[in-house]
Amino acid sequence: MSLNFNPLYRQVREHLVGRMRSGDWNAGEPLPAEIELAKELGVSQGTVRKAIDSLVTENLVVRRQGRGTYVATHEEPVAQFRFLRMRPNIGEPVQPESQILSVESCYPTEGVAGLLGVDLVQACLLIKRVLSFEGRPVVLDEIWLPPQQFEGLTQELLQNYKGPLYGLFESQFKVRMIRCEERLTARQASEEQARILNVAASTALLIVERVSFGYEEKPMEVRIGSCVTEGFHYLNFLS
Amino acid sequence: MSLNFNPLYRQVREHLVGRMRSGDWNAGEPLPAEIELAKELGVSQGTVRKAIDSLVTENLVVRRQGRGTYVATHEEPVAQFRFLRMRPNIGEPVQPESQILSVESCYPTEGVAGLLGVDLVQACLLIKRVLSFEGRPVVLDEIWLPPQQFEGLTQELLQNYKGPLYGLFESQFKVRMIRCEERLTARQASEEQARILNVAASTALLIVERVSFGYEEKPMEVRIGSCVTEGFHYLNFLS
DNA sequence: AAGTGGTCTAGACCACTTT
DNA sequence: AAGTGGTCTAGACCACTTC
Repeated sequence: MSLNFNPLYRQVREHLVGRMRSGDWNAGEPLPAEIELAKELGVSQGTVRKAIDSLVTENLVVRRQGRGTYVATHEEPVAQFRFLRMRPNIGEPVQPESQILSVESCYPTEGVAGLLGVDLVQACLLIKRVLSFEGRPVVLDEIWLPPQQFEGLTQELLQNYKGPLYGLFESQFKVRMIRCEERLTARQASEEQARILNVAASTALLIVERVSFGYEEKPMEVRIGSCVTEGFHYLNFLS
Repeated sequence: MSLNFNPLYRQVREHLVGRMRSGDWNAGEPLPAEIELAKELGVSQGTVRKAIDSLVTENLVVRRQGRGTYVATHEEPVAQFRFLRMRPNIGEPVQPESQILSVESCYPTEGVAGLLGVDLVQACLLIKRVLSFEGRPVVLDEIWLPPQQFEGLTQELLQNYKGPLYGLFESQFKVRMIRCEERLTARQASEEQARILNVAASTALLIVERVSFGYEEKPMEVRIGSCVTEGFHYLNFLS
């Protein structure tokens, strides 16, 4: 009969996730040693290992042999391209430069409100920016954020921060992005988009609509990217 | 000093992959029980389990509790949407109908030859088809195949086969696709594409360039899909 | 009842990093 | 040398499927 049989290692996993959520261990900080956790929780080291294994495959933590297990962060080099999939057609992946166009408080469109799970009458933060690869504008982003979690976010803060936005979110606002859903379509550039991206008005753009999640099931960001795909592409691996 | 230290479980893994490649166990067939394999290879069951774990995460095999471990196949329902990412904007994922437009022997373009790793002077198989979702044409595919592995592939065979192409490839030609690299761009529809897909001539299309691999490192297929994204999108999960 | 994968334990030893 | 994660073993028992 036994429904809801929950294996020990999964309970341990949930326990560890809870402590990361609650701030016991922040991004970049080490977890206690496996043997310590095992003693503390009254289980074997193997069970703790299996729990941590699953956290590793979900990119919640990183193992470093001989040193320890650390809460994953978007700042470390290996994570730089985790959510950034635009690549030049030839040559190595390159880090883009970000130019913030505007930061405003703004009522969401119906579509955005639905995706973000907020009311239409609740103003959201709207960031507009351009990502440039080697001086060439490639991505025009509209980034919508729920205002509660991101109080104090200013244009200066954004413009002065180097590195991926999610690094800023996790260090300044305790919002760690874990996973995203992206919907990709193609659409002709509007006149404004064409001007900003420096392409002809009718150019076909790749539209990337992203909804991002933290530890919770509630969306924490909606991002609409309009991408030039002359000389660049969106790279995806299937398995 | 010990470089190239290769753990036992990885050796076991390679052994198992080799036996799948060589046809010892074909798609859909069961592997010997873990305990059997352990005895046979002179290792513990735990080591076999760890090897099989990695095969499971790579979708090479499927575990079924109480029954056994089976070589994964593209025929099983769970695999239907593994490599097919186009979804209707509203409602559930749907299986497309495939209409074969042509099957010809054809010299590859420079780009395709490079991706497939074949000579420009070697004729390849070129399949053109349309995928329709609920009667509406959405994807126009150009599928390039190296001719050696696909002798005997005809339009009749393709048209009569229901289900994903990769199911046919694995059952008829012993070619199992394991992983793909996709490069996505946006481009205006050509007149011919617009006619076939029943859209206006200047419509922006989502272009999906896919290179597929089997057990070997050699590409086994190049596929160029031109997708209508009015009412449909390409779905991707990042983590 | 028998056979399969799934969980859990305890302990040994190895590889790597830091002190 | 001490501490960490990484590998490997042997054995017990549980959950699920088939006979």
